[in-house]
Amino acid sequence: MKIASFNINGIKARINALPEWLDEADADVVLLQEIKSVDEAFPRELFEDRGFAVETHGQKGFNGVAILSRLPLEDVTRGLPGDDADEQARWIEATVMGDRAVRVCGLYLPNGNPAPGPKYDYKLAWMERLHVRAQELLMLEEPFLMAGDYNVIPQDEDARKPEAWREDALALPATRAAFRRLLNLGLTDAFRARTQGAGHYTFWDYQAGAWNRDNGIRIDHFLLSPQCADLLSDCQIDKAVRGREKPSDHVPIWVTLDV
DNA sequence: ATGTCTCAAACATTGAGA
Repeated sequence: MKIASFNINGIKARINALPEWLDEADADVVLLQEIKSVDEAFPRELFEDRGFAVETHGQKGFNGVAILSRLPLEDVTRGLPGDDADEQARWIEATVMGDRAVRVCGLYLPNGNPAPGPKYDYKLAWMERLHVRAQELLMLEEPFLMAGDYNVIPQDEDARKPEAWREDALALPATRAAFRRLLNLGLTDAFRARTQGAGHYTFWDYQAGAWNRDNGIRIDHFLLSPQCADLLSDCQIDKAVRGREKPSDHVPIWVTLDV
C-alpha cells in the first residue's frame, strides 16, 4: 500500500500539476493539505474519474485538508478533537480498508509565526491536542499514521540554513520539544527510519530563489504507530516535482507499507 | 531584509497568510 502526502497550496492553482503527479505516483491513498477551498468547490470529479474516493474538510480561502483513496474508506472524521471553538480545517481521519485496516490522519499543523504571539500559542496548543489524539490512537494497538505538513523542522540537519530559522516558529526549541514528545510516545519518523543525514527537504520558499539554491527545509512528515512501523517498506520525497511548471512550494512525500 | 505565490475582497489593487 502506497500512501502519499502533498501540501498543494491551493487546489485551483494546482488543477494541472496535481493530476499530472497523481497519474504517475500510483498511490493508493493521498493526503492533501492547504486545499484552500470549501467542500462544495473542490473538484472531486477530477479524482473520482481516476478511481479515488474523495473526502474533504475545507474552509474558505485558507487551510483545508482532504483524503483521496482507491481503497474503501470508513469512519471518516473531521477536525482535531480538544477545542470545540477551533474553526480551522486542519485535520481529517479515516480508516483505509486494505488487506489490513490502517487508520490515516491527514494534518496541516499551524505555521505559528510570528513567535512569540497568539499564533504561536495556537500552534503549541494544537500540538498538545495532537499529542492527546496520538495517545488515544496508540491505546488501540493498531496500525495508524499521522502525515502532512507539520510546519516543524525537527533538527538542524533538516534545513539548508539552520541559522536562518533560529527564531522561527518552525524551529524554536519549544516547537522541536513538542515534536520530540510525539516521537517519544513511540511514533516513528518514517523518513528518518530509512534515510539519515542532511540535504533532504520537502519545502522550498517561492522567494529569493530558494529552489535554485536548494535552500529547503524538511517539514512534511509521516509519523507511524509501532504496529504501522512494523509494516514500513519505503519512504521517499518526490523532490523533482518542485522543479516543474507552476509548482506548489511543497513536494509530495510517501510511504509504502507491506499490507 | 525579503527578490513569491495564493486567495478574497470586488473588478484593480491591496492585505493576509505563508
